[in-house]
Formats: sequence, C-alpha cells, structure tokens
Amino acid sequence: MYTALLAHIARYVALTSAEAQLVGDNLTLQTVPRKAYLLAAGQTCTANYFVLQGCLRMYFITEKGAEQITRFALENWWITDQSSLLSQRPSEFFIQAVEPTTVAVLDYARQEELLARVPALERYFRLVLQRVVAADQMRFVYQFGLSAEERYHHFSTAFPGFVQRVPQYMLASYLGFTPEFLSKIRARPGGHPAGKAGRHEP
Amino acid sequence: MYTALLAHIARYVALTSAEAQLVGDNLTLQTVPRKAYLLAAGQTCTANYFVLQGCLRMYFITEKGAEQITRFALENWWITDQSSLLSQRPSEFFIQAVEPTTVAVLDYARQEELLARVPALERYFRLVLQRVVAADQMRFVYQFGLSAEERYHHFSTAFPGFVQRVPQYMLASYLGFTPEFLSKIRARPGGHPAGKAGRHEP
DNA sequence: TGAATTTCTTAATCTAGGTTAAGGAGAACC
DNA sequence: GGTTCTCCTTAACCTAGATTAAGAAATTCA
Repeated sequence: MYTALLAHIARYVALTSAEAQLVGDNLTLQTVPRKAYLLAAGQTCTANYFVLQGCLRMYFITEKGAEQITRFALENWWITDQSSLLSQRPSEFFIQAVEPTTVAVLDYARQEELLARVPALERYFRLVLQRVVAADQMRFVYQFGLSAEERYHHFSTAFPGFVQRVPQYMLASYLGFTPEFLSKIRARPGGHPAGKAGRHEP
Repeated sequence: MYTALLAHIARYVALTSAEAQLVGDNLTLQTVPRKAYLLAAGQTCTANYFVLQGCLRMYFITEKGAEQITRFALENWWITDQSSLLSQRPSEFFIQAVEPTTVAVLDYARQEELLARVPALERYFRLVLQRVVAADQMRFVYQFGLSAEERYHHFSTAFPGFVQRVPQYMLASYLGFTPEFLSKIRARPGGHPAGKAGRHEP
C-alpha cells in the first residue's frame, strides 16, 4: 500500500517491521482527481502529503490576481504548507493536483505522536527537510542568478521529462515569467532543442 | 559559553545536563571580524553556524558579476550551505560577517555523531528546519507577490530595527533590486516613514 | 464525434526597474 | 587632519519582460 513511502524512508533510516506497521497505521490514502485541491488559501493546513503517484502544484495568488506557482511535487516528494502547519493559521497557498494523483496523508496531529513512538522518523524528516532547504537554496540561485530565458533553458535541459509533463503556462509561472514570454523564447532559434535524456524531476 | 544556544534548544526540546554538556563539547567558539568569511565559493562547506552575537550574510555572485544576498543570520539563527554540506561538493556561496560576529560552530562530521548520542537533537533540528522552510516559503510570497517598492515597504515596516543595522545596498540586494532603485523609492513621498516600533529580525 | 474548454502563439505597445555616470558625505585609517 | 574607502543619492537613458488582444491548436468529456 505505502511501499513507495516505506522504500523512501528506508533510503534514510532503518525501521523495524513493527515500526513500519505503525507508520502505515498512521497514514491514510487519498486519491485526488485532476484539478482537485488538497489545500486552499484560507484553510488551515492539517497534513503533510507524500506523492505516491501523480503531480501536485503549490501556488498562491499575487496582488495582481495572477497564480504564482512556488513548487511542484512529483512521486516521492513531500509537500505541505509548513508555515500554516506550524502556526495553525490560515494558509495563503493552494495545493492542487495537476494530474490524477494518489497521496499518503500524514495528519499533523498524528505526526507528532507517531514521531514520539518512532524516533527514527525524527531523523528521516530532518534529513528530508535538509534536502528541501538545499533545493530551495539552489532554486534561489537560478531565480536570481539567471535571466528568464536562461532559467528556461537551464530548467528544460535539467528536467526535460518534467517540461513535457505540465502545461507550459505552469512552467512559466514556476520560473517567474508569463506564458507569452515563454512562447517568445521558444520561437527564438535554439529555443526548444528536441532533447531526450535527462532527469525527470525538478 | 553557549548559553544562548542551549536556551534556544530548550525552547524546542529538553536536554539532561549530561546531554547539554555533550553539546558544548562538540561545539567550537569562533569570532569573525567584520568582512571575514566563514565560507567562500569554491570551498566545501564543513559546518553549521549558530550566531551568538552579530550578523552574517550569505550571498552568491550572479552571471553578471553582482552579489546576490540570499539570507541574513542574526542572533539565534543557524546558517549554512545545506547543499554543499549534504553533497560535500564546492559551494556557490559566501558566508560573511556584516559586523563583528561570534558563532558556535557545529562541525558536520561531529554533528552526525552528536545527534546519534543525543537523539533529542534530531527533533530540535527537525523543528528548526521546518521553521527555515516556512520562512523561505513566506519569503517567496513576498518576492513574487509584491513589486520592488512594496517589498521594501513591507520589509521595513516588519523589521525596522534590522533595516538600520545593515548597509542599504545589502538590503536592496536581499530584496532583489539595485541600490539606485532603493534610493529612488526612499526619495518618493512616504518613502521612508520614520518608524520606531516593530520586530528586529527578518 | 463534435462542442466546450484549455492551452499556446504572435505581435504591438508599455513600464518597472536596470544601467551608467557623477558627485557628495560619512567613517575609518595613517 | 587630511586622505582613502565605503556608502548613498540623483538623473538621463535603456531594456527585459509585462500587458493586451486576437486567434489557432489541442484536450477533454458528454
């Protein structure tokens, strides 16, 4: 049922089978149809989501009313609004399925209890969070260190599979520019080389 | 010696005095003169730094050769290049003292050993990292949801003390625009209301 | 399968913020 | 107590990318 998640945990820490059982007991499985929401702005975030299958996006609405995507979550990624989760105050974010998606839901209230019983998970989440911070840091370097066009080229070279998996206007939003500008870039010579290899995940 | 750090830990988890002793034994104290570096691009990051007194900035050099500040660390903040630390590969970042600064240094090699002996610290760092992710998330909202001028006003209203603590060109870099543009904003009517109250930390 | 909805493209026009250049003023240094 | 750095300001000009407005392709789903 949660084999992908248990395998992910095993990459970082070793659990006894009793502990693995306990993990499973504290999760729920949820299928999310395309365009359905796991979280909407105004709601208080209640859980941590692990993507078993599919793709989620997290976004907020800017002052001008535009959707600004802050991150995607693909298979084997955790996603949540840490800010709302910690403060237990209403979120500014939406978490929505880009394609039909299956997630393991770890309810925040049960999480603390579970971590108390399975201390190895404290370590697991610490390591996962370190990686999230590291990824956000590098994201920052690309966002501020490169021009919009360079960002697009860098990203589509690094994750060619992913680029084909989401609508381009979402990619444009994630990279911090408009879909019109993305079209312009792609129309330029060398705009979208028909690459094949490369990683699939951002 | 490390009372500020032990107090910070105590805000999240309880340590026995033997454990607190062990923490102290695995730290070193370092004083960093103004403009000195704890990390420079090209070096592999070897430690996690906790600011006891002073102010650090983390930045990288963009393609155009400009310094782009990614974060500051004031008293009671941890700072490191998670990316370089995890991969043990050369960093892209500089970590430099903005003012004479004292830090507690937790060497990465010793950190893993220490956490194995004091499991409560796994929880401590997990909680600290959750807060870092939450802060980065909100940072993103301000960065992409507001115009440059709104960013400046929001930031200087939220952290008036901090604005007076660092040179303005650093503030401009952190907020993602040029010092010239910051001057332009401040010259506008209502550009820099002489506020007094408010938080000191970003 | 065909209408409705989403997504993508093109092109003209516009603007927030960057760039360049120069001067001024405070702080540190000798 | 002057000279050298650092930092801040102003102003003219410039550009990357936004906005607006159509229309053209794809998808989706009934």
